[in-house]
Amino acid sequence: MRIGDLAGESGLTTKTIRYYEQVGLMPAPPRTSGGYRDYPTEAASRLAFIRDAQHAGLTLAEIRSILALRDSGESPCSHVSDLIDQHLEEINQRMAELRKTRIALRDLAQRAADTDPASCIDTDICRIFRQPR
Amino acid sequence: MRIGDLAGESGLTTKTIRYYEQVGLMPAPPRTSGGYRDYPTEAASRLAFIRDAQHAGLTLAEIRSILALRDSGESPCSHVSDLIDQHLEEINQRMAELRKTRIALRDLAQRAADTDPASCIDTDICRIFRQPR
DNA sequence: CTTGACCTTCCAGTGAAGTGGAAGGTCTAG
DNA sequence: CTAGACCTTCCACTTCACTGGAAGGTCAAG
Repeated sequence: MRIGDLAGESGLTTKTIRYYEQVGLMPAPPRTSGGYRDYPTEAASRLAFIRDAQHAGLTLAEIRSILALRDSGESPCSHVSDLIDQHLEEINQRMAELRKTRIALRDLAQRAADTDPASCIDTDICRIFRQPR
Repeated sequence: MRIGDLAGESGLTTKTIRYYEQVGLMPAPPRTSGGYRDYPTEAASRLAFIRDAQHAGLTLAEIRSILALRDSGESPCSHVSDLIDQHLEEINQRMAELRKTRIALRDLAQRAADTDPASCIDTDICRIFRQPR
């Protein structure tokens, strides 16, 4: 299978597939006599795995670590579990931050609605953003 | 006030303050005879404004647009309101995405816990991530 | 007069995940 | 035989908000 076919099948671009090879996510495939990459069918499922794991919020570096483990013959299950737990933790933190920011923004929106534009001029740039501190 | 004093007061580095000048967030201050930047006291409140707005989730580009409006003598109030509303919308979207991802991850964690590691070997890399599709 | 803290400019790099383009090689259909 | 669709490598660029470092200038204290 040539890189264009694999790209079509996986929904990625040929650029991205070569990039994945460059950064160690995909093994270098054999070449045809003309120098073209010649992918085995498993390549598609490896790309699907990368897509799925990425969709679950893992970075390419983490996916690489899972694939490296798997490629060395080890079962990456517990490693995967750890990464998943870690990402859940990160998501919870990120959501808590967003909730805080949202509250701050709603407060600002209220202040903006209540502020007479004329009173803004000549104050410290824009009083809407001033935090009581 | 020299740049180091301003940095100490604002909690930023001198590098960052020069960067803000370079990208148009801070006006170029007058110089001393020796070529040092000599900041007026208002500089500190402008930096505080930048910090607060950034903390509210605005990008430096957006903050620049507010400051440019303000510097031109216009009241940026309605512009600020628009930006705030826009950011609230973005945050809501981002949180919805995170909730989806969190559900997906919890599902994966469950599957990982239920999966016999031995059954992982020789399947399509790691079945935990396979999406039913 | 020298040391050292502070300042100046300019250039380059970070991380994440690719994207764009140039210059050239290969293969298939008409 | 040639057009054009596809492939190759290599290098640079993207966004965002800085950060690091080199080479050199300024200023106050000892």
